[in-house]
Amino acid sequence: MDPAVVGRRVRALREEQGISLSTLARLAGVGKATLSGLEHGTRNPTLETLWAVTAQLGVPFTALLAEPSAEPVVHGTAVTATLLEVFTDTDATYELYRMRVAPGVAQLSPAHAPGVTEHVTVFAGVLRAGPADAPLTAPAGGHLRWVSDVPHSYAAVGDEEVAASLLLRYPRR
Amino acid sequence: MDPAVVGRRVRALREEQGISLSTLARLAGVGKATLSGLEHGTRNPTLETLWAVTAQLGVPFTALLAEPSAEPVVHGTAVTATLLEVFTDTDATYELYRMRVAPGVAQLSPAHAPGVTEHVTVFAGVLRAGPADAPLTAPAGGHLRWVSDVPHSYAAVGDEEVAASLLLRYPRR
DNA sequence: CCCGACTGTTCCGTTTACGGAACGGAAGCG
DNA sequence: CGCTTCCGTTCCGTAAACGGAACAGTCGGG
Repeated sequence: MDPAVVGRRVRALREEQGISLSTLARLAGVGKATLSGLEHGTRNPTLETLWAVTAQLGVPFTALLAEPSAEPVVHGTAVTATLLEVFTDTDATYELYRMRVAPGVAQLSPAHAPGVTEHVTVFAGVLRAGPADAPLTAPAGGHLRWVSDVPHSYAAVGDEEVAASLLLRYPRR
Repeated sequence: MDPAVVGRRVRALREEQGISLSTLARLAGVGKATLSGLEHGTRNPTLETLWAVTAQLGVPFTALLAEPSAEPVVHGTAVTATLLEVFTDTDATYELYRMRVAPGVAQLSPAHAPGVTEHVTVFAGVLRAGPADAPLTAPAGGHLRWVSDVPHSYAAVGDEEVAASLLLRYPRR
């Protein structure tokens, strides 16, 4: 973790809200020098300082840190997915994603390792996904499941963006 | 944010791994005095210090912070659920939970509003859940769906704790 | 019993993050 | 053009977080 990364994010968040460094420092109860140094990455801020600043920005603290869950981890032509949680168990490892599929284009993903399965629950829109040679279709509220050790595709049916949760199951080898 | 909370969590994580304060301090490259004060909440740790310790513990940093959404929002006799995300759409509102069901006891939930459906994807263990008079069963990797406008139950089959993702769909009235 | 190896806490000198004040620069207004 | 009022950065004395060493307490072995 680079303190400069945190600093850039604080500055970005502050400017997003259209608030000046001086006023943010005053509202958060920290010195302007502290905030300036923090944003430049020239200081090594204290937990108390970070807390005061993030609280004033209305950000849940994790937004400052290079958190995997807020950044898209998969970003293809049609699919954008963000990792919500990883769960490891005696038999398998699970990755839970929040997924969005843009309309109009289809996306093809290469095969995963043998035994890997995918489970999708559709929030909104209509999703057509699964093995590339035999995709399945699910409307909002529906659920799809397939073994993803073959190339598989994702596509939105119609012109509405699809929102869904995607669970990837990696069996323990 | 209370520094004492962070301290307690670090201590808990360290003891979970069966590692001593001295060795963790050495591995993380921080002084024992620093780590001791951090765990007691008598210090106001630096970002650099927190980073070194969490990296050595293999924890994604956010695990230290009492993030509101990381706290269980449902906590019954058998079920503990934490809200991961809320998604509002033109037709319905969705709530995505991470759920754990303790073995040995069953939990009965009252009926939701008409039209509300629940979707469960089981990560680990075997789950028996659904309408109280006709529950369904799913093993790890399985998926359940039912209309939850009647009383419904959750129970772990066997003596293994169940981990699952729960999607609640509230149709727009 | 004594000793060595370990635990976690406390002491202490050095380093540094802190906030207040002073600073140069950029607008807005008479 | 002055004058005011912001902006963000830099200077600086103080408070405190830092790591190393010394400390008491607890095991386990000879």
